[in-house]
Parts: sequence; structure tokens; C-alpha cells
Amino acid sequence: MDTTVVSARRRIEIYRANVGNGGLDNCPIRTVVQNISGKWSALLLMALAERPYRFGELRRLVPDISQRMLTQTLRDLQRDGYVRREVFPTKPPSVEYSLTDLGRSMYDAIQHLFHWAENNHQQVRAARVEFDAAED
Amino acid sequence: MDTTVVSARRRIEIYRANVGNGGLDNCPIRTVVQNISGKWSALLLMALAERPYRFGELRRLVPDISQRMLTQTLRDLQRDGYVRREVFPTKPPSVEYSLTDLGRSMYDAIQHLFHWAENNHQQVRAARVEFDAAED
DNA sequence: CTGTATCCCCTATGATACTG
DNA sequence: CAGTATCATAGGGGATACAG
Repeated sequence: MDTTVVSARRRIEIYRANVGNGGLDNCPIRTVVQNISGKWSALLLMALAERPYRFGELRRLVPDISQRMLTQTLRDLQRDGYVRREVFPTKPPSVEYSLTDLGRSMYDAIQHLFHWAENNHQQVRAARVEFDAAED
Repeated sequence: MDTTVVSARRRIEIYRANVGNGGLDNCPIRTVVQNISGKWSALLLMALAERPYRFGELRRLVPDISQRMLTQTLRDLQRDGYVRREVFPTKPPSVEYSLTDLGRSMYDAIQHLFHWAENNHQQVRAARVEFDAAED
């Protein structure tokens, strides 16, 4: 817990040092968080953490994602180095997506949050209900 | 790492079981992730993980946040149960924000990702540069 | 000091149709 | 099968002014 506190202060100081010439743009945390907080990113990361998937497989696995967002989310994850895209010259061509080492490493880190969410989301929902009820 | 894989599959299965009647809305992970992925949420959580802050203090600590977003982000964090808001009847009134136990617990979980980001954001940036350069 | 109320813009997401 | 292109929409976020 002391580690938490000291770390938090240092992070803020680093952020403040960059305000004015970059600010959040240079923030390590936002660099990472911004591109994995999309609507479908976590879901696709979880799928690929299990095993490699082809494009169409992912589409069927996540039935309510639009083709556009599947393409775009995968591309963003690939751009950040989390996902590897391999094209196989079958006919018609097939494309396989898989986690890179960097992606797996990041997944191991974000997994703590996923796990927390599974254990505590009811408390969060309850807090929302209570907050909304308290509004006059 | 077997834990990772098995867990990921179960999470996807839980998600798929809800597609059609709720889907992402009932997803524990999105319930949590959606409201801490805002532009300023992580920064404010880190500040409050250090110590309680007054509204004006936070404003000076994070000079480039608009008053509107400071108010709104704090309110969202409070609504989810992460932040406690206390009004002191001074003149003029002052308001103090602090982490709740739930907030501190969540912070401990998300901290792993923050730590990863600090250690690996250069690799992510490098991956982006490489990806962009490969575009014709 | 700590907010609320407007107005405005930009980006993320979605629906649909088309292509190698 | 695995995408692109185009158009439309909603919400996040900022600037500014006002209020208790």
C-alpha cells in the first residue's frame, strides 16, 4: 500500500512535467490505455489469449460486432504490437490473428483488472443504483 | 499461463451467453472498464490514490482539465462507488474527494496495467511507427 | 469555491453496399 | 473469405458564461 501511494504521486509528477508540451499525449499510461479501452478491444484480446483465430471465426464468436469494427479493432491492436496478422494463400485467402509476446505480456497485466471486474461488478452496479436513487 | 487461457475462454462463453439480451451491457468487464477508460479517469484515480483532494486542488494538480470534465469525471467515479465526496460547511463551502475501499481495491487491480504501461509504452510506440511506415 | 448550463466539434461506432 | 468505401448517428470532450 505504501508502494501504491508513492507510485501514484510519481505518476502525477511525471504527468505534470509534461503539461504544456504534450501533456497527456506523452503520458505512458494513456498511450497504452487509450487503445485498449475501445468497445471491443477487451473481448478480442480475451479471444486471442485463448488461441489464434481467423477473421470469420472471430465474427462468429462475437456475433454482434460489425465487420467494420472487427477489422478496425484488430488493425488497431496490430498497430500497437499486440496482435500478429498472418495471411495464408489459400483460395480464397484466409487470415489468422494471434497475440504477440507483447500482447500476451500486456494481457497478463490487464487480466488483474478483468478478474477484479468479475468479482466486483455487482458492487459497482449497486453503487450506481444507490447514487441514482439519491438524486432528487 | 494455463490460467490465462482457460479464463479467457470462460469469459468469452459468458459473453456469448448474453448476446441478444444484453450482450455487452451485461458484461462484467465492460461494466467496469467503460467508466474508467475516460480521458481523465486514470489520472484522477492516481491522484486520489495518493491522498484526498479538494476540487480546486485537483484543478491545479491537473492544469489542462476543463472544469466541466473534472466535475463530470469525479461524479462518474463517485457514481460507480470508487470515490467519496464530502462537503464541508465552510464559507465558501469546500468539497473533498477521496477513494473508497472499493476504489482502492479497484486501483490495486488496475495498477498492474499502469505499471506495465510505464515499462512498455516505448515498445508500443515503436510498434506504431513500424506499422505506419509499412503502409504504402 | 464548487459547481451548472449552453453550444459546438470531433471521434467512435454502426448500417449498408461493394470488391479481390 | 476478408476486407473497403460511404454515409449516418451518438456521445465524449472543450470553451465559455452564469449561479449558489
